[in-house]
Amino acid sequence: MTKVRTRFAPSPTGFLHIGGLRTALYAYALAKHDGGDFILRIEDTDQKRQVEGATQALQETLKKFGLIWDEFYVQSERQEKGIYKKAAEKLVKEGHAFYCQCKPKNAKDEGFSNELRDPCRDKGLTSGAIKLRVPDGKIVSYTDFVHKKEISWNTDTVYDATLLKSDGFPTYHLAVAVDDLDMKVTHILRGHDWLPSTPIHLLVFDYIGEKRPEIGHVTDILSAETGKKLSKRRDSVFVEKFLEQGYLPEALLNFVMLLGWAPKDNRELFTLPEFVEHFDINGFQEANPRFLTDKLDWFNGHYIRQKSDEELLDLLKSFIPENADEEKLKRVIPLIKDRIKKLSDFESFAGFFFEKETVDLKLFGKNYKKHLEKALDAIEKSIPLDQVPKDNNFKVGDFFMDLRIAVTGSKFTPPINESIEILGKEETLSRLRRVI
RNA sequence: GGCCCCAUCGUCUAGCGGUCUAGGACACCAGGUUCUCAUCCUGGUAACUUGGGUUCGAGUCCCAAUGGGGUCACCA
Repeated sequence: MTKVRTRFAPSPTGFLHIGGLRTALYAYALAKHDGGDFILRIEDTDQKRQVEGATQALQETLKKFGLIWDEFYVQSERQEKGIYKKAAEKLVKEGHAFYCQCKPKNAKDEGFSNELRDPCRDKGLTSGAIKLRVPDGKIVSYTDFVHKKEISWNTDTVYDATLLKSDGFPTYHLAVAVDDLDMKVTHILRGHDWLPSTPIHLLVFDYIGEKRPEIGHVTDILSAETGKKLSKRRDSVFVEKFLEQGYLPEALLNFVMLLGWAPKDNRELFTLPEFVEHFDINGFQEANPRFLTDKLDWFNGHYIRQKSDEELLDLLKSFIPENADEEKLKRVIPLIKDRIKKLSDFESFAGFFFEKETVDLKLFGKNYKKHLEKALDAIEKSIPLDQVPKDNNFKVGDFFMDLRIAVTGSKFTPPINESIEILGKEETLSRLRRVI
């Protein structure tokens, strides 16, 4: 039994897509579950789409999730060695490809034709781009390990795809086959959007190597709003953005994991090592899921509550005022831990500890002045608040609510007694006096 | 339009011919704990797209229709 080797092969065009994170996670687990290798390969063969620093950012993000690769490759570096060109030329020599000097087609162009067979295929040219000579009337098929079934095409529906561009760079179709063979990848796991071009890859694999890798296509993630594939323009899809909002990597990972995969026992909570341990290749989902973040919020709250106060203090660093007193923070954290769903919620629940919030008088009940005076008096004399004198229509709940509003400016806050204790007597008194 | 994939509660899903009057989780609703909000605990509403087969028996197998998605570049 050969060792399982998988790869994640993004193109460095920007931030990490949420679907990319999921594909990387599955590829990682697929390899690691069997003690295999996980490869990171940067697919930067389109020079026009390069984004400065994207590769490094991608690596940083992957590391935050614990998706550590065993090997690292960059296609443009491999291209410089001429390996793709050599492969393409070999295909021409063997009659499986041909040179073409047509003007590149573009689906958006005027007069675009869907002609499958290229006019240059029998011209015998000796330079230009190199295209695949797709055979007529053949059936190509493979067994998809996500769908667990054979999928096939008649080559009469497959077009003569470009393998090597006129700038000498390979297209994805060539590079993927050359690299996966070279790197001895055993399982290709990629998005469902690649399924339609699979027959091209199947042909190339068969022409340049003896044995092709297993291939599986994970579902596309659909937008909750539109029901269509997630769009970078409309939907929030970038992992880095979620991190900025205060989602924890373990929550994001756990959420995304269950969008396209499920265990037999329907367990929901998995850390990365647990997922690797329980991973089962038969657990892949075949129907496209919708990206609703309700459950992500729940996971995030769960993982926040799993953290120790010390860990939370550290995580909260980028969500709190710069000059915040650390001792005070340490006392506040246990009070908000059960209340926040995202780290960024800290501000709305605990902001009042660090600055005086303005108070909207409309929030108060009708007896608020009386309530606040009682509170003021009790605090000045250091009498516990639940022992304030209660006259006729005194309602404990109303009393505490008015006090809460006066001190915090909000109706939804941590317990008021503890909060006052942290704020201190003087600060609390001054907050009460300003609204009486 | 051609080609391809898919179809169980609002959402993520379990189910791989009888144990399904279909289970879990999130969300939602109700109740309990409680000075608010939350956490936590109880309970509840809610789904097999339709039509044909196969079979003693179908959510589970087959076919079709319908619906949804993807893709048709010298982009990945």
